[in-house]
Amino acid sequence: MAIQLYNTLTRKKEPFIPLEEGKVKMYVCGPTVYNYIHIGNARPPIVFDTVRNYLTYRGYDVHYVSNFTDVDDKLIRTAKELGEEVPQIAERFIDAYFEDVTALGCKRADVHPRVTESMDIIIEFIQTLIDKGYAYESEGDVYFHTRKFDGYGKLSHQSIDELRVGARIAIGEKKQDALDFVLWKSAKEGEIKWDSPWGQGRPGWHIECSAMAKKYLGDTIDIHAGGQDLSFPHHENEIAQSEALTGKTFARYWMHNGYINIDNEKMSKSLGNFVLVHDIIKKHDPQVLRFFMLSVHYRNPINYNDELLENTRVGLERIRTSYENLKHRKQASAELTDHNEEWLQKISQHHEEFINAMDDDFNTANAISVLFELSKLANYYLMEKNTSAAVIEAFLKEFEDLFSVLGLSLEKEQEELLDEEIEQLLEQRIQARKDRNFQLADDIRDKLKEMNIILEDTAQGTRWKRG
RNA sequence: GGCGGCAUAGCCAAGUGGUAAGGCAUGGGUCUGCAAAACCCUGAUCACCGGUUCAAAUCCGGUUGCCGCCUCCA
Repeated sequence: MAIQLYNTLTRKKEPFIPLEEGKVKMYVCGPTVYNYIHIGNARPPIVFDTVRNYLTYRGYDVHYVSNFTDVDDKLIRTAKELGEEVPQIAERFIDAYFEDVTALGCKRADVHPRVTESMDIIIEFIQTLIDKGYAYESEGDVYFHTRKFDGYGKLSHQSIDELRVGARIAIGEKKQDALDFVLWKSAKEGEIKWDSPWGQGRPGWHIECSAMAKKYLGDTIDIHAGGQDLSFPHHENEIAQSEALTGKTFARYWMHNGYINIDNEKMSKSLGNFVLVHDIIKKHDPQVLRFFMLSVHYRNPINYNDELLENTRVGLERIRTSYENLKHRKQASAELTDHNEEWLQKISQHHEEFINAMDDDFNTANAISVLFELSKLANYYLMEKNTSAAVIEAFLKEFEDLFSVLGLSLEKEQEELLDEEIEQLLEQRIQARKDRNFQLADDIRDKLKEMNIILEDTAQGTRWKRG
């Protein structure tokens, strides 16, 4: 059965069938780089990186493009405030973005186009819209003539007249109609600007995605994704521009992730209630944040606070411990054949359940519950006196495969070697236990604990880990 | 005013017609020299009212509460 995917356009789950067999063209709206990203901004990269991983895992050749908005009003304002130039600010926060999302386990897109490097195609795009009668120039600005495009409102399911009633749409004097939106903005005194047939200025916000998606992925793409708040007006406008230009369907499937809330309210830069990824990952394992995001279905809101993150940490720890325990037992395992089939069968059942969960609109919450169940199964197996290397191996591989689909790491970032002092204490303690000098053994254990080394005595010997 | 989402155990969270996955926390137990890890046991009739159905958390209608988009925003 095909992967089912919820399409905002139709408001239904649909079987995912890409335009070209085996290939997926995917565009994810990227950040405006005028600040560090907050954890709400981090949701699309994480969610859609996971979608990409999964599609790849299922055999698709995925072409993934995600842009940077590196010039706009907010960047200009920030530059002015800081007394810097726009490109400087953009550069800095693009670097910071990569640093943050990489820590969160997101791989690079195939292309990360930037507005400032796409001026030629943007201008050409706008010019063609003018030529076709879908856009008009007005005192150095260019506007899209919204009413000329028939399908306007099909993504947000609003009729054009209802939108018009919306009290908050301002009528600019330069616009012919309140619903028209800007494609090109003329530069004010001292602002960063580019030459164009309509004078010096810069692109409006929506046009960049249309132009860049077309350039890197073609007229029709399979999946277009972003945060829920982009569906109107941003994505609606993209559809209008692109389809007016090409006469073809712009994107076949639209995916929108839900928000991150703080105290039940949307996290946003303008509300000021945001938590920066940059700060969070200083205090918490970034993998925990990713696990946290994926433990909720991507279309549902997530409420964020430290306590929830801590609970998540403990849960992730459980799976990792299970994985560590398997690795630890590997050497002590024999080439058994008894019951192997039975266990291998159970493992593959879990594998199927994971696939089923992900096939159902990327239900990572259910997929993760399968990981917990696999973990329980593994722990149960480890209770056996004699374990089979083949079964252990199968468990390990399963964990590794499924974790990598979710973009999660099974290893904690750490921590290689012990220093000599600790090494010695460990050996002393092993001897003490042999001598049944438990008082000394316990003292050493306490001492190591103070040094953040936690010991576990198992049937296969003593192990340590950092706390 | 238009469009949409949500309401499931102490907390987080799946499930969308056949009598409620999973995680965290709590309490009890097993294992262990003692711990740790692990395992077992422990909890909800799904906001409220009405309807459809042999059967509803799940469909329909209504009520209440919360949130979002319609304005820069992931």
